[in-house]
Amino acid sequence: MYQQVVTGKVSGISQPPASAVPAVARSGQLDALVALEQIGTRHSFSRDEEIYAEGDASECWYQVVSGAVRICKWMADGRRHIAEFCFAGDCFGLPASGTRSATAEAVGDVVVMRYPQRAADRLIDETPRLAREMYDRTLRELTQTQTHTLVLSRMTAAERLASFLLELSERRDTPRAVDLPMSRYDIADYLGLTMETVCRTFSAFKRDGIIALPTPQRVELPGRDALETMCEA
Amino acid sequence: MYQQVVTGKVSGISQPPASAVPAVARSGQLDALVALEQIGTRHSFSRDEEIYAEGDASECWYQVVSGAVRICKWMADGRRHIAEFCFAGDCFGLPASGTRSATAEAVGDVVVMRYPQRAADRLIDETPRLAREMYDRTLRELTQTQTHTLVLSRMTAAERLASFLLELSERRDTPRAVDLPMSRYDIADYLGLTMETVCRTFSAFKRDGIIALPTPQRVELPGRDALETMCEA
DNA sequence: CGCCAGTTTGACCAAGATCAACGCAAGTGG
DNA sequence: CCACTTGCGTTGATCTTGGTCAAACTGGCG
Repeated sequence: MYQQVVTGKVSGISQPPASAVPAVARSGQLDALVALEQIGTRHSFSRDEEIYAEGDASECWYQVVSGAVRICKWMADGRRHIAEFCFAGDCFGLPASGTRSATAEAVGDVVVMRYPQRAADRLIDETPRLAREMYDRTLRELTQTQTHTLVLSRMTAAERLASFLLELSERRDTPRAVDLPMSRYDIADYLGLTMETVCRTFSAFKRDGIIALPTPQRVELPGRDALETMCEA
Repeated sequence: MYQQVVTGKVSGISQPPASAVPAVARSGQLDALVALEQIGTRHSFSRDEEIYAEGDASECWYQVVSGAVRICKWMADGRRHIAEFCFAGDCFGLPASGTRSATAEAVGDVVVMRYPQRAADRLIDETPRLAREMYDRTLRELTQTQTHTLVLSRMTAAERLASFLLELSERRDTPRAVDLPMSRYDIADYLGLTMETVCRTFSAFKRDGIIALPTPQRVELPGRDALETMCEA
């Protein structure tokens, strides 16, 4: 059912651009990370292109340089769920087993670094600080995913959308407004709702003056406090 | 709101019993794990006792020896979500940050090993194979949690319960029947349903001959195939 | 025997899904 | 340059699943 599809305009081996460095430098482990970056290759994907598919062999993992990636799963009858959106600096496709447990797709145009599994593993095994960094990242992501299960299992549509807007606002460090690179459909599949409910809830927030929508992809947050109150866990 | 509560009949430092060893021996890293076990202490908790609370400082992590533990989160108005059930061999409370992001409670009577953070960290840092083992465990758990987000966001009540029964049956390696140490309420809060819906769905499965319920806590699975068909992802 | 906690069942209700139409802006081609 | 298409996004009407409220059942235990 899932076949490997060769995708992306591969631009060959190269150093990552300056914009990729901050996420990495933050950890203060430059020596190890320079080594890591030397084994990585830079790749571009365009809107809706598949980066890897559920069921593929996991031979490498990725870090987003620019753009956004969605990690999704399908059910046999076509129902889709988006487990996660990844933005600049986020890693994805770390292999829990030999096979991909989900599909990764470009939300818009995207640039990623790709690290071959074997070489990265070797580097990780001989660099305790890198091992620790990867471990900590994964633990943080686990915590985040567990928080998302609370959203999905117990929050109303309004609370889910509020928590989504705040999550994006915090992750991208833009407290007054949020840009939505993904479609209403993507948001719905991330929040366990339908596109229509997402729209209606956006409209309700707008009516109540909690948000403004200059364009469908730009959300201003005059009523940030209201959103925060709404989804106090 | 969440205060540290001293809980559990602490039985003092001791070696783990034989029943704790298999989970650990499986990884084939006996040297490192023996060292790990030497820094652990054994503790017992009784039904519904709190092991740690959301907001506590994370100073240690745990591994279940026997019994079951639930990891849960509350919303301000009392809505509860169970992120995870842990059984013999499972680790919990690995610290993604300095503070607990969820509460851990004993489902029934439970025995756990507790590992102080500092000592375990030191051991992990100087034992690459142990570091790798912890990292791999965490990645597997992340994958499992992401699968759970699919269940919560896109599956019907029947599909959720089917996936739950199969998950337990596989984790505990009992293909023909499942024991439920937790209440209907716990199951509901894990599956994002109400207790009543869980009951009704059990009853529907029973009516259809998919399961038998000799007692409310024991489920026999004559119709395992039907359950599998039901939640084909 | 009666109580209690957990479970089951029933009647009714509501949040969100479904189905359908409409709006709107960005192409596209004549 | 303007009709036409196309792909999202928005809104409305209706329906369904699962939630809510309430009562009855069951097994263990003082």
